[in-house]
Amino acid sequence: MNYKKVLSREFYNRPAKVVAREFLGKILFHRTKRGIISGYIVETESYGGRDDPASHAYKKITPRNSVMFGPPGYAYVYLCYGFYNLFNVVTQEEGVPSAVLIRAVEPIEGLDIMKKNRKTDNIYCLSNGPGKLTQAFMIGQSYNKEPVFKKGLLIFDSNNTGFKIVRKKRIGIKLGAEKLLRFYIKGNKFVSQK
DNA sequence: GTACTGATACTCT
DNA sequence: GAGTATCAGTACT
Repeated sequence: MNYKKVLSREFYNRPAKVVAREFLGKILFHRTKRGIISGYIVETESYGGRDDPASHAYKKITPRNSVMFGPPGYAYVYLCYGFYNLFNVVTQEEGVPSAVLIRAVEPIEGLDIMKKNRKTDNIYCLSNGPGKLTQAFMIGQSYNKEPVFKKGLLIFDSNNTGFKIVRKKRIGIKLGAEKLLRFYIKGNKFVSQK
C-alpha cells in the first residue's frame, strides 16, 4: 500500500461540512505496537457551530468539549453510552467549535488485528460504525486532544476519487436531526446505514 | 427482514 | 439524577 502525503493542518482549517465531504476516500492510518491498521473513510458526519443543537459545543465550552474550540487537526475522542469511543477531528480555526465524526471505514491493512479486536471474521462488521471503528483501530481516550497530522494516528491523502457522495440526515441524535450533514460514499458496503 | 431492550460510565445540571 | 453522536442480542412478523 502506498501512502501519499499526510493531510496538512490547513486541510482542517475549513468549515466542518467541507472537511466532512472531503474526508471521504481519504485514509485513516494508525501505527500500533501490533502493526499498521488503515482504511478508507467512507462515512462522516459534521458537527459544530453555534447553530447546531446536536453539537456538544452548542451551549457553551466545558472541560469535555473544549477540544472543539481549539485549533484544527486535533482528535476529539468521546465516550458514548458508557463504552463506545467516538472519533472526531476538530476543524476550523481556534475559537470556532466544530468537528467531523468519522462514522465508518473500509479496511485496507491490519485486517487480522481488527478481527481480533472486534472478535469477528466478518469484514463488513469490523468498522462500519463509529463505535466499531474505534475498537477495530484501537483508538481510545489517550488520543483525545492529540494531533492527527503527526505521530502514529494520521489521515493520509489518496487519489481514491471515483465515487459519488450521498448526503443524508445524521444518525442517533434528537435535536437538529433534520440537517443533512452526514456524508457517505454511494454503494459502499462499509457504510453503517443507508 | 424489522423492533425493542439492556449494558455501561462519564459529563453536566 | 438525567441524559447520552452505540451495539449486539433476542423476539418477533
